[in-house]
Amino acid sequence: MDIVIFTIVNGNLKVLLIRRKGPPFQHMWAIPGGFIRIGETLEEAAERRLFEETNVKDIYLEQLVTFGTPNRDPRARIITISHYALIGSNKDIQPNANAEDVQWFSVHDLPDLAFDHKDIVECALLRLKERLKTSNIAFQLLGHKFTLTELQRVYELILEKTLDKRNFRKKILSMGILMETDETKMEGYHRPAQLYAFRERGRVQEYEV
Amino acid sequence: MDIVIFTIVNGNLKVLLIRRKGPPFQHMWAIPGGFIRIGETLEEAAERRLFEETNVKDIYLEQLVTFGTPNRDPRARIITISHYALIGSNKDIQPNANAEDVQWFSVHDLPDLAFDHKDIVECALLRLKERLKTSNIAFQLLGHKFTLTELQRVYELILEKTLDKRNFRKKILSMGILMETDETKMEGYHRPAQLYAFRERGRVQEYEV
DNA sequence: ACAAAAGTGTTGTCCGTACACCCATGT
DNA sequence: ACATGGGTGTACGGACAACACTTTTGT
Repeated sequence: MDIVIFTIVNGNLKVLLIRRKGPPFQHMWAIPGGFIRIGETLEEAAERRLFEETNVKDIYLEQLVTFGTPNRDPRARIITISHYALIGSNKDIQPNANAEDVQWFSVHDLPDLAFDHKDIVECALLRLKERLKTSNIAFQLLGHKFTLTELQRVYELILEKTLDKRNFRKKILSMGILMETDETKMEGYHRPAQLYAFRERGRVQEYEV
Repeated sequence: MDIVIFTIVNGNLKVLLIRRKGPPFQHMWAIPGGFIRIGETLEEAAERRLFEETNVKDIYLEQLVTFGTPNRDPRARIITISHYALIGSNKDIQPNANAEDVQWFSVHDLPDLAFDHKDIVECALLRLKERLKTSNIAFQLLGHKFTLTELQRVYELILEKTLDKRNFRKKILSMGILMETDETKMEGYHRPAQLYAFRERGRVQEYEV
């Protein structure tokens, strides 16, 4: 099982990579993964691995695709069930291991990856784009309170295009899942931004049928 | 690996089921499946199994989801990569085995299924509905030539709702992937229907991004 | 006063939906 | 002539896209 872990740092969409200590693909970067234990569901295995690597729990996690080309691992026939996870910017992520071996990389500026992990990351990005259209999943990348501009940046980062501010706000507010808080956020020498929060904390909803 | 095989028979959406000969779930119905061989890709394994069961090749096949709850198989920890396949009504399907043990069932009138196969079939149906909106996948369930009414029935069967004839035709024809043939199809005592065919034979296309 | 991002409405276009009648055929 | 499904066009409404100026703040 492998996981593509996304988060947003400094306005960039990042993926967590681990440098491999041993062969095959020694010293190359790879997404976190591992074997599923006998008593675990697939989801539990992914959650466990996610926690080991980032120390966070209760994160949005979704199964992606299963990759199983016979020679994807030179050692043996290994089939991997890929997942992706979204970590909100409110979470304090402290990679457990040595900082040299675990790092966040901008998703559009990745190093060469071990195995077929490049394909897995691309697949995760594609899924993320799809989900953005039919769910409110993007909110999972933010904290409990956020400005509408921050939310818009998340959409723009994932879709890789700029959006119109007025249209974006109209659409998001018309979904009726946000409420204004009485707080504002001051950043730089300009008008402070209104902070918003979920009406229902953190529920992921699908739209359309 | 397991496969949900769909086809349309007598205007009903059908799924191929096999009656289990041995335990566990002896005598219950199950979707076709089997173990992936060492040299095979996941897709090849599914294609092989599909051919063994139905004698057809070059069929639309897509990976679905991987199920791996620890106790889904009482014998051992077995993880299954589920797939679904669409068989066109032009294909002559001759189940290889004894007809008593391999049968088509209407998808909305299934018997109790072994393992978690009910979930897998539901998952396949859901995926089919999604794909119907964003691709021309439905055409895979028809032959090379078909009437627009036949195509509409496919959509209606999968979406479980009736569609407006005029709107449906407008939409399908505006996709520009069909062409009229010079043949018509006579069925019953009424005006014959125009037969259509693909411009590009059988390509599955995705729409939107 | 100015720089910088926050915030706010209107208009046109396109797509999906609703809806009713004539056509070609075999009996 | 009639029963049956094949085939066709128009009008409305909602969603999305394009577009520019005022507001609030710190310097």
